Amino acid sequence: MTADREDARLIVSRHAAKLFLERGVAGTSGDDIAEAAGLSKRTVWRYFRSKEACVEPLFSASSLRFASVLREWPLQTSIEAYLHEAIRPLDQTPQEIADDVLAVRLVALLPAEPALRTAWLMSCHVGEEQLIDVVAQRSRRLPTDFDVRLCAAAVMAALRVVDEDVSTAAITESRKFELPDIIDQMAKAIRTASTLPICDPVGP
Amino acid sequence: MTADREDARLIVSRHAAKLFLERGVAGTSGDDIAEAAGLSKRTVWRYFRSKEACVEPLFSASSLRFASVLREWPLQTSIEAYLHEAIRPLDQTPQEIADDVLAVRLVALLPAEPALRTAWLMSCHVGEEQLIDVVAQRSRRLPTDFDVRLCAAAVMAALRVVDEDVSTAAITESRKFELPDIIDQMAKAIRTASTLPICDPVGP
DNA sequence: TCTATTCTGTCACTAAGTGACAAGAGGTCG
DNA sequence: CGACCTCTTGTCACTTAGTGACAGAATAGA
Repeated sequence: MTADREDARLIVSRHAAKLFLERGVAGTSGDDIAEAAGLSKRTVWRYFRSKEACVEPLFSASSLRFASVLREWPLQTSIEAYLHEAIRPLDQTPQEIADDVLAVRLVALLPAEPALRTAWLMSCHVGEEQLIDVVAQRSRRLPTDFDVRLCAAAVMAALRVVDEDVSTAAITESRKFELPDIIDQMAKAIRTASTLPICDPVGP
Repeated sequence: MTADREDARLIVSRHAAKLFLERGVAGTSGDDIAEAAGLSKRTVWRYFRSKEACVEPLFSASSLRFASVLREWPLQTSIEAYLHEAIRPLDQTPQEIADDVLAVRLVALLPAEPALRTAWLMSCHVGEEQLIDVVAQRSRRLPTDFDVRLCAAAVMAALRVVDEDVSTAAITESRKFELPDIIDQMAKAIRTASTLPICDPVGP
């Protein structure tokens, strides 16, 4: 009851991420990951379909948190106002912060580790699916609507580019970012990329 | 000189695609692909980093052709006018048509074969990189510009959604499409998703 | 508490993927 | 033409990613 399957996957994900960062993807075996996580190799392969997929939960974690924030987005609020109000450093647990740092370092590693990109893109895909519902609600359409899916895809793509941009700048150029600035970037990207009028207050 | 490496990869890709469609991904081994392509297993693994990646060239083929069409897009022409003028059925070789059909069938298979999605997304990623140059030229900015990359990502995401939508409709619902309609959809998607003014005639 | 179910580890196995090396297919220069 | 160079391929042995089958531990529910 304490740790359900998704939690367990995330825990393994953290170990895998650290190993990938330390020794590279090719330099870490499934056994290494299993050992670090205190599991049998067999269980690791039950959790993940491939070695690279071991980091997907970590990648997805922030997307999922972001999506769950957006799910609470009141119809009457603009994206800028809402994000600044809803995302505050104090709300983040140390674990979440550590996960974000790990994810950022992994994203910065993408150019050097092409194998990780599949995991990254798959995580963005699940993020996109989460966004579909948000867009559907704010545009008062169905999640199956073509324009809704297109909007969600465009928005997710924009968020991905921001993520990659910030991550590489932070790691490879050692640039420092303040949370409000990142929120501004995210909000601006969402507003720019959204193809349906979801960013400003909608209806009653 | 006749068949360079990329051509060889594409040829293998066709065999892999057919096998995946016939027997499923899990049901076809690397040996099967190698045998079908008339190559040794070793060469297949020299061409591709994984079994699923064997279909990437096929996925990328249409993106690459589309991108090369867009590369010729004159600055004074709108996206709708140009696409209708530049894409004509008669220009397509039988091989290209067959490749497109294969790609469409594979895309329609994505829900049933999650393993293929990594290959699909990676191909969309290379398509995105191609688009960056097009967007850069039409917006008179550098390919490294953040807004250029964001626009390319949004446009590619839109094209991907169109592709997935058309493919599933064509295969799973047996819907028939006429080329002009698809071009309309593509153009509309590009116009909708583009975050920079690239769709209409731009300066001299 | 007994039981049904779900989860995990062990172990043997298949198949994906790599390293090392030798043989062949051009290409260039004398 | 032959000698040489380079690039690609196949062979084979090998490592490791990933699966199937089963038995034991854990957990939920009555």
